[in-house]
Amino acid sequence: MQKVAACSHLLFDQLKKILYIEDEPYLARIVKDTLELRGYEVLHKKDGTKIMEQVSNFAPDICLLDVMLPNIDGYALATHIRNMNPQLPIIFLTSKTQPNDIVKGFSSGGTDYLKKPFSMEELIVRIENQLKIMSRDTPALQSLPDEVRLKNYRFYPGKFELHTPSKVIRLSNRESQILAQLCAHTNNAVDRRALLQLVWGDDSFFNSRNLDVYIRKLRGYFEGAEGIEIITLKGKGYHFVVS
Amino acid sequence: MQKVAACSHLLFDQLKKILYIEDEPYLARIVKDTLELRGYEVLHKKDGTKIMEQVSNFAPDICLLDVMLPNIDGYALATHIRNMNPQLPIIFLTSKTQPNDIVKGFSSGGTDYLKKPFSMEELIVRIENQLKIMSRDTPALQSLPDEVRLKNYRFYPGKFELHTPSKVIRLSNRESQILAQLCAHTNNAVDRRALLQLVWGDDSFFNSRNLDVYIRKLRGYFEGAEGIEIITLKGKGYHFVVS
DNA sequence: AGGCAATGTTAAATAAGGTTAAACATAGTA
DNA sequence: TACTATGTTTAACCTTATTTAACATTGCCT
Repeated sequence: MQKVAACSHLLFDQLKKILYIEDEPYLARIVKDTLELRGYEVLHKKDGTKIMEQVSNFAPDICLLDVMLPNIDGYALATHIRNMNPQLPIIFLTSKTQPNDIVKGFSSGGTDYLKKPFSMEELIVRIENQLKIMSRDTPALQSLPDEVRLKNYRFYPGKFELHTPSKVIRLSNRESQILAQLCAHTNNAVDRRALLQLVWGDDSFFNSRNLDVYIRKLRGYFEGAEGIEIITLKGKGYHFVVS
Repeated sequence: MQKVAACSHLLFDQLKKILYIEDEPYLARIVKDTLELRGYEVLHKKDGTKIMEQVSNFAPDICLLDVMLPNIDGYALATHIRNMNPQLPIIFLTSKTQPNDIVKGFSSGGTDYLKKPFSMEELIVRIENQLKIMSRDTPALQSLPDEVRLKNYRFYPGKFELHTPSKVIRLSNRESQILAQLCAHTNNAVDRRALLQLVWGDDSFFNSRNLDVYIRKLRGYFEGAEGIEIITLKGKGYHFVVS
């Protein structure tokens, strides 16, 4: 049986980004760290001031909102966000558990509502669920250009082709996804967990040497390419050097 | 019917249909009556035998599944339903509240998970939320234009014709449906299961290589067409490249 | 320095899909 | 009624992407 990747049908998507509003620092810390470990990029804020700015600049894939916040409450935030973006998933995290609160949560634009205290497993699974639902029919979110120049190689993400000086290599889906990620972070670190999360969806998928196999293949393709190299950052990820 | 006007989900649509599997008769009674009062059509069953038949005959807009059921459990039911219909919302109703149960719920194809005991308000609001999310992205078959330009080919979905530079190919019904789907997602991934679901409905249609045969035919038609290609995304679907 | 976990390297196993051709179904028609 | 033509499904066999597994290597940490 094969695992269904959470978001892999969006071919070349970036790391998923989470905007997280929570005023309780201790809880916020735990949640943020855990999510980052799982390969998400998390922007945490203690309140909802400048939320619109953050939504448009940070461009999150999903928002987590506490309800009881200083100044503006979570419901009002959701309403604003929903006005600006009709698609963006919003999960409320709150200890307000009365039916009426929940109704308010959904009618203000929330797409899920999670009662405190919650387990991180449940939060993660609900985040992934929302992302899966939302990404089901998002058109052309390709974040890479049609052609990526890598020295005298050319990578065409949309066509699954890698052109070397001497030949054209047809890449498989996985190869292409991974290379796309590397390209998106050229001369920068790519987190290993994030890569796994992105390509395989990560559902309790820790022990496989699968990624290594694909890295090997890509390295094979770039063999003999002066100035192109995939460097291992042990315990961290990879560094795609193009110099 | 009485309070129909008050129910926002009834305004523009048919009665929404709910398939509800629950073996505890008292609870089932209350839930069914309340939902019907709210203007839903509810088909209640005490277990999951013949679930596939019910899904295809009753054609529910959403399923509510208890987890602990005689014979087949709710997770297994969800998996079956999900195989048959990749879109249909499934809400679990259960007293199993361990993180692991929840993970299982979502990974078996659930789209929401509600812990017992729950309030009817919460259930209803979650049902409406799922319906709202689902109605946002309906597959775009009918919205195709009369003429689709694919490089120097032309596809006329309404006329079942594919014009190549040299000749006119009359497409069959199936060929046309599949090509239309591909066109609707040009330069994007099309989910294999969604395609099967769309073209063949679903009826216990798991092992057939039928779609492949049609993909072959379409590939044949585009043979020699520079920049038009149907790429396989193994385990996922197809990617229609037009560049 | 040496133990250990993380990653590299291969090869084999598996599952997903490709390719044909023949069987089947159906509607039109001699 | 049988005959054709056409679209669709089934089936057998082939190819390849992806996963798994087994063993080798690297480099960090005490």
